[in-house]
Amino acid sequence: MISSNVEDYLKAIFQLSSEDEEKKVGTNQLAEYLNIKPASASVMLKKLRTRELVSYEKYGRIGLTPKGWNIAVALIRRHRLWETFLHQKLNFTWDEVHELAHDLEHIQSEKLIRELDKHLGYPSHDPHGHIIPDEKGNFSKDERVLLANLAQGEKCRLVSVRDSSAEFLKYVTQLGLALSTEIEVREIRDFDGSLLLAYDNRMESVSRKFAENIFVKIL
Amino acid sequence: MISSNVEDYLKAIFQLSSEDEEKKVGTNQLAEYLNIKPASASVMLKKLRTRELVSYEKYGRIGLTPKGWNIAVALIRRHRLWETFLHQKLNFTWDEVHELAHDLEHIQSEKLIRELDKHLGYPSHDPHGHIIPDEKGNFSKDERVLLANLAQGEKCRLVSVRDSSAEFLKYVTQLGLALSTEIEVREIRDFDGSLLLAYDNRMESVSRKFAENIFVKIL
DNA sequence: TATTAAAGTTAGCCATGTCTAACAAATATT
DNA sequence: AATATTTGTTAGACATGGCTAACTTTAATA
Repeated sequence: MISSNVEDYLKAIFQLSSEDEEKKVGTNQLAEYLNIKPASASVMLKKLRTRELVSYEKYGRIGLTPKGWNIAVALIRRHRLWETFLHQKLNFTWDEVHELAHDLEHIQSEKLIRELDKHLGYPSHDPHGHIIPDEKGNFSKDERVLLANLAQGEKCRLVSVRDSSAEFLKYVTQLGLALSTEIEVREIRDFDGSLLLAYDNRMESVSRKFAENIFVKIL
Repeated sequence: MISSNVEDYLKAIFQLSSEDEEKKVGTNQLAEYLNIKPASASVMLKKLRTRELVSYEKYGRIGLTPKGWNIAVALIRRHRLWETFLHQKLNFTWDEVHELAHDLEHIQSEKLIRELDKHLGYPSHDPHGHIIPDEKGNFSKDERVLLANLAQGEKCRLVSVRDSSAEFLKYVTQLGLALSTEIEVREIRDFDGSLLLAYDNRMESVSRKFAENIFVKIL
């Protein structure tokens, strides 16, 4: 009924609109996110609207209908459970799980996901620190904040990452950072916004862009 | 590169040609197996030949090239490992695993399959008693025989089933039969070829067609 | 062998979803 | 406000893979 292609669109819209709460999600961002051309996205959006999965008017902002929202959240749940499975049971590192989970998440079977959840011991977070929605699509928003938003001197704990790409995660790992690492912001340079971080007996300097992709909990 | 559709074709050809060793695999059987029309199969076969995955001439018998064969066996391996996973780790019954495994088998990742194999403890057979090919595509043909080919009075052990459909497996289960059940053929009726079986302190009569879908090892 | 039946093929159509090129609308900038 | 730039849309083409209808081979049988 719902192709994995359509699922991808819905999930992408979900992700993009939860990233910049206020900002409008446009055809361009969507296209870039899905690695297609804006024209293709435009065509598809019209179809998704007809199917009552997305709500938007020509040239307007793109949003999900409740129907589309449910599908997107179910997808996120599956994605995160598979990531957890790959990490926990099959020895995958956190930078290897994303792409595979992207394929696995399209397999539609209530029972499969329910049993997988059980097999994993009902995990609350995936290997990147993201909350796993429950069967009904509920998931509490944790009060986390971007590392980039901390002030000099503040201490925090790394709770999740915003970018799940292998490139970014490899970099994070290389810096010796992982979920629950405790970090202190020693310095913020006005010049380029870069941050000097102290953690685990080491000091590293990271770019603003880097800090904008790390979620932390202030201690 | 290779769509899951093409994979399905290759696997189907593999299955059909290993079933009736001698008999020619035709467009019709293939189409029926894949739930499509012969015309569609015909068109597809031409494309598969161009890609050097199947070998056949117009109106001739359909076979796999070495390239096609490798893909098919890899698929069988994945399918059977997933079935085993669903059964062993996620509490699926043997009649529930086939369809889901059919979706899962298309996910392409060497590492995924290698780790899954490890996670399952390198199983040799799937829940239906079928041998799981190894990474190189080797798999010994076990000297099993159809229950329908036994003579009156012979004893055997159920080793695998030929039909993996939910309908058939539910029927088998309902009869109290399972892998490794020991069975004696008490009687064969000339009239309709049906068999009277004795096993586990019970006697049941089964049709010839039923017996043609059960593989046993003669004791 | 001639005819009929079964199996296989081709042509032309549809649906999905992508692309490029050309155009339209909405923002920004002067 | 007028123009320029960015953003979004439509039209028309292409690739994949299915379908029906009509036709051709091959196989079966009278």
